[in-house]
Amino acid sequence: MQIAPPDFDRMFGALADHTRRDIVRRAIDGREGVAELASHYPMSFAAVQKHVAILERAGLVTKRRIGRRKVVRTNVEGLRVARRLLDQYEELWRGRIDRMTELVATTPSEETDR
Amino acid sequence: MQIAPPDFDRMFGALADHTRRDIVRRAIDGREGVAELASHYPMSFAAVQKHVAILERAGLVTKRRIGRRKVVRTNVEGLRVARRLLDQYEELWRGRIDRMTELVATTPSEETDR
DNA sequence: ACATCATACAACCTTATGGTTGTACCATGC
DNA sequence: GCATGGTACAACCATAAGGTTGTATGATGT
Repeated sequence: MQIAPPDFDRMFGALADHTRRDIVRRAIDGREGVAELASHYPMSFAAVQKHVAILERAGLVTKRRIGRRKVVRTNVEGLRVARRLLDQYEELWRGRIDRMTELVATTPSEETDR
Repeated sequence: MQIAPPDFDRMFGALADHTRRDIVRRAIDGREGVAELASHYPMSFAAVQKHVAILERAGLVTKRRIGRRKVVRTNVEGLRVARRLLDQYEELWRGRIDRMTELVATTPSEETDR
């Protein structure tokens, strides 16, 4: 068995909901169970449980049994995977800027096509 | 008029689609119009145009008229806004780790409750 | 063993999303 | 002025997403 390749559709999809982002934030401390998380939101327990499941499938949180609760903890590595993709876009952008300035630097007046 | 506050639902929602992420990547060079972008994907022009509109409303690309085309360009600042949110989660996580190690450092054996 | 707390999951409803086709709107070149 | 290239948008369709209630499973404390 292998570790799953990052599923960016799921990752960003999971982050595209205010409630889920708030769960990610709260679960950083990794001390609340699903019911405790649910108490913060104006929706049913089942709805919050679904949100947690979505975050879990996206690799953004993990659940661990403690006593009769299941404690939800944010998976920082998952967040980093998402961040790295954004970083890659930024790198591509820098690369383009570099090529542009290089073009400007090598083109002007005499030194064309060195 | 004010600049709009970041709408993370829209931002991450826009990034939660493979085609749109690919458009973001392609539009970094900022040289293709909507029709040219559309030619890369196995779907109708209208579908791609919708994707571009979604990216635009999310603040991830801008459109600029050049001749009869409208050239699509990735808005790097938009990407940075999304990235910063992920960074904030990471900071919160570090803060928690710091508090934990501090707790471990001040608690052990004799020096309890100094 | 049993009542109970915490979680999981199925069935259902409503609205959003991603795709389609068709039509209307602007610039450009002749 | 008019054909055309490029874009925008409306109407529609199928499926996914976010919510609900209800029921089933699992671990704890007495």
